[in-house]
Amino acid sequence: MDARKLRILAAVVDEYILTGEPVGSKTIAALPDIHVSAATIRNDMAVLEQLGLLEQPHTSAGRIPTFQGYKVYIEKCMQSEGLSEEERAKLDQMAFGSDTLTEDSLIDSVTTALAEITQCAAVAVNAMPKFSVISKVDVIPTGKRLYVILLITSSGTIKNKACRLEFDLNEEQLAFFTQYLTEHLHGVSLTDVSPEMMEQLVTAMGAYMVTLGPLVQGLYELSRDMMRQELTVSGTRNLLTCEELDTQDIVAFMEHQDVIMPMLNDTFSGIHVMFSNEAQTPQSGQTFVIGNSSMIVGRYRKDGKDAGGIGLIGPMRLNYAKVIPYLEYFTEKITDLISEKKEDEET
Amino acid sequence: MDARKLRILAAVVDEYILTGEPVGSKTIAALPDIHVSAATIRNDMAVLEQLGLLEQPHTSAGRIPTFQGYKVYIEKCMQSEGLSEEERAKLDQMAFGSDTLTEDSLIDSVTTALAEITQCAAVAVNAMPKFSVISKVDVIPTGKRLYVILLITSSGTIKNKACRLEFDLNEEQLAFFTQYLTEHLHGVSLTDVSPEMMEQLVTAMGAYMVTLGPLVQGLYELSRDMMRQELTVSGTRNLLTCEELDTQDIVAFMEHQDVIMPMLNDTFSGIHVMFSNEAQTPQSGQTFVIGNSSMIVGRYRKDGKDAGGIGLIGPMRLNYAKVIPYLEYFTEKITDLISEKKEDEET
DNA sequence: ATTTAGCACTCAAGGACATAGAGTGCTAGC
DNA sequence: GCTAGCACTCTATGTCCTTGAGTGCTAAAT
Repeated sequence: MDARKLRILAAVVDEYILTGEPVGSKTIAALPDIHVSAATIRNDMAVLEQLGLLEQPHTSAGRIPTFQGYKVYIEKCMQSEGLSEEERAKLDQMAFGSDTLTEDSLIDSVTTALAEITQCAAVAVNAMPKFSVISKVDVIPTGKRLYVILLITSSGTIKNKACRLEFDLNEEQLAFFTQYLTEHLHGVSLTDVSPEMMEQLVTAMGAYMVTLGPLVQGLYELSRDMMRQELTVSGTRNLLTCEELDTQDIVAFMEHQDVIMPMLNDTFSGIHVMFSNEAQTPQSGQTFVIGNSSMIVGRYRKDGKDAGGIGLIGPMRLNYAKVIPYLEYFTEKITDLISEKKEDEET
Repeated sequence: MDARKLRILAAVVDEYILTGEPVGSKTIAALPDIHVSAATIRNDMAVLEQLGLLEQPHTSAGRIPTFQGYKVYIEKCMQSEGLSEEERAKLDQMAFGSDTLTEDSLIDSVTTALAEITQCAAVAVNAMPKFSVISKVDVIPTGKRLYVILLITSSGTIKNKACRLEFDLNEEQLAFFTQYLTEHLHGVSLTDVSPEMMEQLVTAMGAYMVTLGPLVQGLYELSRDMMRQELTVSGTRNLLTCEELDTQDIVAFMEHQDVIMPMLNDTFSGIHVMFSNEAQTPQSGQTFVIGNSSMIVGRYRKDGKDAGGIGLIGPMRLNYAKVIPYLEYFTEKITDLISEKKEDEET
């Protein structure tokens, strides 16, 4: 593969990303660093087409990159512009504002910022909840026979659920029950919270058994709820305002978290770009794809262990040279922030 | 206004809602309960057009209803089909499932069900948070110098916020602080939580002052956050898949909660239907409208007092005869469920 | 005084056709 | 191996024409 051909591929992709129109030989010949004629470029483009990197919408049109063309472009041609100090500062300001003390709110904040900056949709999924450990259980009365169960895990996730009992508990009973739960559940992994375990809790408590059934049941449901990986989504609107993506596709795709999550999870370290042709088929058999879209996935770690993935979904015609460094920067920064020695907050 | 003209108006609206095509005189003449010729209907339609109830997209097309036409239809012609037992059962099953014990989750559940059934977008806003009273304050350590403030109001809303302190508190300090907060804030209205009040809290605590600053600050922010009316939205996707609404309009509109909330709030009792022509202009001066859309708003009450609004946003071409009863049913049901004697849960 | 049948009229939608222009592939010469 | 030149292709655009649904008006019928 010729150096000039690579240069031409890069030029086509750059130009196409910029304008969205098929790129002709003349346009490329006009570039300052191209010193060959349009005819030569035509010959090279014909070769690139045979290699499957470019294609023509029709005979009398310019060329546009194929999936494969983008791939090669990203791997070989694109010079990923590093981030300037100002850019870093801007990103920091957008993503790491006031409310980023818990892991969840941090991820929330980053996806929002990423979606905003890139004008794409940003998605994220936390790999950790499965391994979380209960760090606090509380039961709080909030109305007539109405109690709120509060569960906090080691990762800082907080959830609650309301339960209605048949009878009201007096303060003493409540304190005892809460204490009892704390003793038996503090430090327990969410994966270990099973119906059997709950059963044991109930029987061990004897007298209270009947009364507290709904609470224990609620607690179990809450723990299951917390184990479930949750998809954080931001900026779907950006996709909808994007001309080259089909609204129906977007709606259908975004409705199916079960399609998106594996795409985030199945990536390993580093940044990974995939296009709509590589869409995966979920269990149901039906495929959900956004035509002409691309998805860029990166992963962050916590204390060295893989901890979650962040993805950007946008048109295939995307400024990869800018967007990939953004994603890289954020995954690194998140890794820093959530890893054990959290001392170095933003200045 | 002739009875026959009203019948013709109704027929045009019904037919148009059904097919989306302009309705011609012949179509109406073919209806079983119409016993006049197409020519007669043409004459009547010409009159209805002069009254501003119908219009023609172009000379050689049938008629479609105007905004005013829909208004008259809804007020005078439409026979609102009451709900059958089965329908009620279906609605109940969809909206009042497991997690409807708190007001917030109830509203959530209802908007989701409403959006699903009507294939519209459903929005809701709770009028009450402004009047809520603090019923529980808690401070929970969740990491190194990391604390979560938990606030629960009388209406059952639960929110939390993480804060980082300069130093760690020991158990005694924490217990004292929590106790102190509970004493001073339990039963206090959110509107009364002011910076001055926080100031007083801090100074009154003397020694702890410096250390606890961020917590008190966080508490204040949290209380402000809880006071803010929140818009519950469900089913925006339904609008996006709707052919006759413009995607860009929808995106722009849904982004501006400050436009939607007043539309919900400014309705008084009963059901109110408005069309895109009546869109309100927000402060900014720019108008956000979804062309060809209509919004149906109903309000629910709590213990006799107005407590919030639920709205449906959909195409103007909407089956009002079905949808309005749905909304009525849900507002009534919510009113029942959240009002003081909550004894009568779903069977 | 209504209602109806008949008819001329209007206008959007869609098909057929011509034109312009961008871009190509190929060939012959540098 | 590169380039100029040229014939060729194909879309996008514009014009013209036809078709058909639906109307408004008029004159006759009830």
